[in-house]
This record gives sequence, structure tokens and C-alpha cells, in this order.
Amino acid sequence: MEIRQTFARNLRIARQAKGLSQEEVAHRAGIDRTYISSLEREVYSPTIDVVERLAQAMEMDPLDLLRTTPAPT
Amino acid sequence: MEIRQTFARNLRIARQAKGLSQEEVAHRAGIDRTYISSLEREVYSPTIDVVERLAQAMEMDPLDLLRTTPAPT
DNA sequence: TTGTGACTTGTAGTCCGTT
DNA sequence: CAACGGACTACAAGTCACA
Repeated sequence: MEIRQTFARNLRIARQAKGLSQEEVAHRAGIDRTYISSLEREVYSPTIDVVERLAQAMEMDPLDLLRTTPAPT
Repeated sequence: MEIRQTFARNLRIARQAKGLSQEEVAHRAGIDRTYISSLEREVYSPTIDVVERLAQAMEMDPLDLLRTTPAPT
């Protein structure tokens, strides 16, 4: 399983779990809304800097966005 | 602590712990030798694809290259 | 609210070399 | 063996209009 795919899935799931729109996350992370959309669709492989910014925007550990097995609460 | 810095340190430490040269890791991962050098010096923020390839080349979990606290064996 | 295409810009990543 | 420079190419990063 590619890490890019894992990230894409985790991003979407975590975002929805927190009840946030792509636009809201984009705003908080200082990233364009359509770019977030692209990441969730696996168009790009993000840099670790972007992963970190997205994690901060969603108040979570960057590693949890890359983990194959989602961490339970 | 920036994730880029964490990655840079972990990469160098893990590589040296396995007794590998930058060139050897580069060869195994199919990545340029000078780029590995740059990553260890925090010049660039790698994509998660590169992180994955480097981890595979060193036979370790990609997450361990990004973890603040290095995982024990 | 999200997906998508077309686009520009910046940097990731390569390849040559020298120190 | 590694740091570092310059010149280059590939693709991530970021913007916009529209369905």
C-alpha cells in the first residue's frame, strides 16, 4: 500500500471526522482549497512540510495522517 | 520542532546505524546521491514518496524516519 | 461543498563536477 | 565518504474559472 494513498484516505477521513470542509482546513493551513481536494484524490505526493501544516490545522499528529492503521482514541 | 529537521536527523542516524554510505542508500532507493546529502542537511522537504523509498532502502518503517522519538527495535 | 482543467511559479530532485 | 556549486528537468505548490 502506497503511502500517498494512505495519506489521502487518512486526510479525508480525519477531516470529515472533525466535521471540517476542505475550505475550512485550507484556510487554517494556509493552503488552497483545490490543492486539498487534489491531495485527497491522490493527484500529488505532498512534501512532509505540507503534511505537518495540515496536521496542525486539524490539531492532530502528522504521523497519524501517514499511519496505515488509524490510531484509536 | 519542524518535521523536516526531525526527518533529516533520523535519516542520518538510521543510515549510520546501519553502516551505509549516502551513496549506497541513494543507489538502493533509486535517488540521487547529492540529494540524500541535501536532505540530511535540511535543504529540502522531501515528498512522502521519497520518505517511503528511503525507508524501504533501509528496511525500516517510514514513520520511524518522521518520529520525534526514535522507535527502539 | 467538492471536482476538475488549465495555468504559472517554486522547489523537489537529477546530473555534472570540485573541494 | 561527504559537502557543496551550478545548471538543468520534473513535479509539487498555489491560483482561478466553472461545472
